[in-house]
Order: sequence, then structure tokens, then C-alpha cells
Amino acid sequence: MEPQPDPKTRMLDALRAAGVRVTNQRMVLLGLLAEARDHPDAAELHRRAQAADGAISLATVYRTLAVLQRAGVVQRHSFDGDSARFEQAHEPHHDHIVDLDTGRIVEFQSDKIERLQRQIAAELGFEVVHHRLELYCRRTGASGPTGRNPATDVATHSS
Amino acid sequence: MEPQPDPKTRMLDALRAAGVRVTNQRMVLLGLLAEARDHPDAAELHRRAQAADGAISLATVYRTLAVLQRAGVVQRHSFDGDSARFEQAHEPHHDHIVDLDTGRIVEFQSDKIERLQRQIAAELGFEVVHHRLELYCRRTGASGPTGRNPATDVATHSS
DNA sequence: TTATTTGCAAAACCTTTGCCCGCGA
DNA sequence: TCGCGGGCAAAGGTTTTGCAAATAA
Repeated sequence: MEPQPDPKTRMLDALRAAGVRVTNQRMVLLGLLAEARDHPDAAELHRRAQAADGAISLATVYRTLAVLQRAGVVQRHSFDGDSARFEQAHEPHHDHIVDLDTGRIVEFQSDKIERLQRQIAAELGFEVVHHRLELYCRRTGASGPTGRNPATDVATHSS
Repeated sequence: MEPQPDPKTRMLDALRAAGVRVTNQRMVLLGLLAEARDHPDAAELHRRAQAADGAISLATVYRTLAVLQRAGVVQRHSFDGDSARFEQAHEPHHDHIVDLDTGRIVEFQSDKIERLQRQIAAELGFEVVHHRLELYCRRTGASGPTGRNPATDVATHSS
């Protein structure tokens, strides 16, 4: 079903590429991020890690995420007033829609917008190193808030 | 030079429209925001307010900014890892470029991008309530960091 | 063995809040 | 006068850090 090299091997490679030691905590977190279909925050990852492993501190969650982020394996997002949320880096680059009623995150991707961003920056004498685009939305024709459930689904759209 | 109604009157109007009392602290902050050419954070506004007035607490800075934001007079931004930064709301709507080397903020405006955002959201069944677009950039051909100075200038660009 | 990592608890930060006094209307 | 608004200090939530013990290489 999955034509990938092998999840465990990929995780090991990621850690080796980062030039850090392979610890159980890092493997657990890497695994959680790989299977996460949402964008959990540090506390949520801590909860899941404890369920999967039993012993892992919140401090380690933060430290590990920082390491993985530096290695380019993890991306950190700060939606509006929330605490930081994380996801495994994956191609292609994408941006996010935040459903204001449910908190659900939807990913989308638009080459057109990316191109316009670079163009505008260039006109002002800049080169885009990275960017951040978040659309805070409501469902079309929605009657209103229906009850927030922790973001669990991710839809993807390309344009 | 300025065909505006009169700064003081406008500030009074803003407070009245917000349905709140006119206090010295609010007038001072409103004035600081009006003349600010940058995007100061709460601590910086506190510093400036003390220089201008002498007695105003950080708590009041935060409370006043919250009031003004609710009234639509002030906009709050959270660039990357920084603390919240504020600016007086002004038309047309604009987004920001953050110069990674100097920290300087440059505003720009692009109807094209706004339109694309709405279009993408619509295709996914959403309506954009508000959004956030930040381009973290480096000057084209820049040789590298030259020394961060507190953002003081604002350039504007329309497309 | 030896340099990294971890856990724990404390610290750091930014922002908000409780409480009582003072000022605006 | 009446009640909103302010100052102060303490609380809150998230993220980082110092230190000694544990562990990967």
C-alpha cells in the first residue's frame, strides 16, 4: 500500500541527517508526526507521546521539535492566538485555511499566489525566504458555530 | 498638507464611536499610533507613552489597545516569534513584508492576491473572514545582515 | 568512556486579571 | 454622584533553561 522506503528507516535517516543521536523519544515523536492527520500543539503531542511511550517530558517535546524543525523535518505554525502547532514537513509547499467555527485546518496550495508573492517582493527589492499565509474562514452558507472539535481532518486542494 | 478633519477631533470621534470614556491615556496612545511610522509592540508603546505623558502603565497599554482594536481603530499583528505589534488601522487593506536582516516592516497591497484567496476559499466551500499574509524576505543582492535597527520606516506598494 | 539528551523544576516571557482608588461624565 | 478606567502586583499560559542523572555511540 505504501511504496515508501520504510517508515523506521526514514526516521533514522532524518535523525542521522540532522547529526543528532537516535533516542527513543525522538523516534516516538517522529512516528507521531508521521501518522498525525492534524496539526497538534506541543501539549497534544506530549499527551500522545505518553500514551505511546509512557515517559517523555514536555520539555523534551519542545526540544525535539526544535531539533526536527532545524533539520527541516518539522514545520511550526502559530495560528492566531493559539499555541504553536506542528506538522511533518511535506511537499508540495502549502498554506492553511482555519475554519473559525470548528478549528479545523485545511491545507491548500496555489502556485499562482506563490508566484505573485515573489513578484511583489521583487518589485520592492526583496527576495522571499519564507512566508505565511493563513485564511480564517467560515463555511459558505454555514448557519453558525456547530461545536468545536479538535482539528482532526485535513483536506487538500491544489490550484 | 493634511486635508484631514483635525487629529484631535478624529481621536475623540474614535473614542466616542467605541462608546468609551475619553481619558488622557487613551488620547496619548491614539496620538502615538497616529504618528507612528512603524509597528511598535506594547512595551515600545509603553516607553513612548511614558515619554509623552509620564504616567501610564503597561496594563493600560494592553487594555487600551484591546479597546481600540475592538473599535476597529487599531490592528494587531503577530509576526513570527515576536510579541504582538500594533498599527493604526488604515485603508486600503495591506499585508506585510518583514525584512529578516533589519526587522523593518514594509507594507504592500495586492488586489490580485486577495481575489485569489477568496477564490480558493470558495472552491473549498469557505468564505474568508480575515487573513494573514506575511513575506519574510531579504534584500535582493544583499550581502547579509547589516545590523538590526528597530523598524522605523514603512514603504508602501500597490499592485 | 564521554559527549549528548533527558527529566524535573524553576525561570522567562508576554499578556491578562483582581482589587481598590481616582477620574470622567 | 456613579461607574468606568487606571495602577499595581499577582496570576496565567506557553516556551525555555540550569543542572544532575541517564544513555547513545
